[in-house]
Amino acid sequence: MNTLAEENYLKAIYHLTENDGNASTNQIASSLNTKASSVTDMLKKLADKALINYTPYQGVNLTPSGEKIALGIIRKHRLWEYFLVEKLNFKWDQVHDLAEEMEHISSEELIDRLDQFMGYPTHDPHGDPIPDCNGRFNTHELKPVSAVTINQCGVISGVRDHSSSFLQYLDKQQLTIGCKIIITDIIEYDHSVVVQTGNKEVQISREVANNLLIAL
Amino acid sequence: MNTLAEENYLKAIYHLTENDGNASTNQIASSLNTKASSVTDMLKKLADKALINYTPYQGVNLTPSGEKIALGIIRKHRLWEYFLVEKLNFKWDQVHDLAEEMEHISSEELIDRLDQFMGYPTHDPHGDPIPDCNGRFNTHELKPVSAVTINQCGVISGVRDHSSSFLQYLDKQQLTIGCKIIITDIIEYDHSVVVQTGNKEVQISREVANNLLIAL
DNA sequence: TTATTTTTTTAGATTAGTCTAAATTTTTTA
DNA sequence: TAAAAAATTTAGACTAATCTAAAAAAATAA
Ligand SMILES: [Mn+2]
Ligand SMILES: [Mn+2]
Ligand SMILES: [Mn+2]
Ligand SMILES: [Mn+2]
Repeated sequence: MNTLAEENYLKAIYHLTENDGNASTNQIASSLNTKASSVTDMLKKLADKALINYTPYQGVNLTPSGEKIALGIIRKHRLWEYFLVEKLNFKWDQVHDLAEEMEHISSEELIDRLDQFMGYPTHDPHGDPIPDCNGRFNTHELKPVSAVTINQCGVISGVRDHSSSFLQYLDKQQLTIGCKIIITDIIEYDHSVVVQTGNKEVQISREVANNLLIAL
Repeated sequence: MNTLAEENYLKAIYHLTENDGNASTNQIASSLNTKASSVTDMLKKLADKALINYTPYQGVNLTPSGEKIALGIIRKHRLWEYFLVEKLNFKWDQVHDLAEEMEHISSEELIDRLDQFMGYPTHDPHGDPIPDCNGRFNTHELKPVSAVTINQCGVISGVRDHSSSFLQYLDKQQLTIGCKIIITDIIEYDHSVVVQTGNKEVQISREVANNLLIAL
């Protein structure tokens, strides 16, 4: 078994390398609110356990066994978030910190039964895909609203910023997962985007548009 | 907030002092599978935090704030056990170790919502009372089967041994929480007890009778 | 009531995870 | 390509929680 700290490092490295190649010491430090020197120590330990590929000064990435552990933790995180929202009626902006704790409950059997209890959901309350018990999930193509042209329509399907202030703002604008929207205008001056949702039109800043993902 | 180790010590002290007065260093050590010297260190720390009353060489008991924390952990332990059995279909002999981990999830709001979700259960799968959100619970009088006279009847309502081997044995004999039983005979030679449950008669040893609690 | 046994505490180490400050390596800039 | 800046690692220290071995106190027995 791995310690709580090790699990958090593996998850952070997974997210930092999801798209590109290697995670740097400083990136890991800032994503875990810790210091670079602490990260270096832990990288050595994880490399000794063959969970990461580590070349000093060159950053790291996960080995297959490191990735397997990371995906297991992400699976637990997202399933607990789903549980908190769907069964315990939490709001989508309240569940992340709780799930950060719950994702470290170790039992595989528990999480598989929870998965079954909830009917094998495929996405968490923020639209992120939930890995199945083998670590597999389908990653459909999402685009930020900021990258879409006028008159296109789509369904809100994810967010890039998981902070509660962003999620609460989206709630207020009625821009939540599953909403169908149409991009009706793009303001040239500041790249604000005007979107129609339901019978309402709202204008969102470039920054918001950048963090709001839709399926076309 | 308190560390995981502190919470486990407080819970252990609570259980050791539930009936009598003080818990000794050695009792705590053996109930936590640790060494007496480690316990002494922790007792000093808990006394500094005013969670226990500690006089060197005299054992300890909980202060009101220590007891409040202990009851909060016991509430969480028993609610999670209930959840695991009632919602995720675990057996009553499989849930204790999982709950030992889950009882340390810190959120009060989470546990109160879980309580509501399950309909405010009053007892866990082993018959132990679940403290409410104020730490209160009603403790009805239970008697071990070994202390009951012939021809008395009662309802199985608790166990003194929570080990899975004992719980599995009870399952096999169909002696589970809620079963109505009648004591039909007591063997004088070894104090075995013959009980009738449903239409079946089973004989249980003195040791089993001692660990099986009924409400008369 | 003195000697023996048991219990508890103290002393000194160890491990995981973290930190600051200093040294080293890599990258960028001039 | 040499100097400056940025990133990373090393050195040394700290805390929480644990351990073993030794010392001290309390309980028990002779
Ligand atoms: Mn989350
Ligand atoms: Mn999420
Ligand atoms: Mn239990
Ligand atoms: Mn129980």
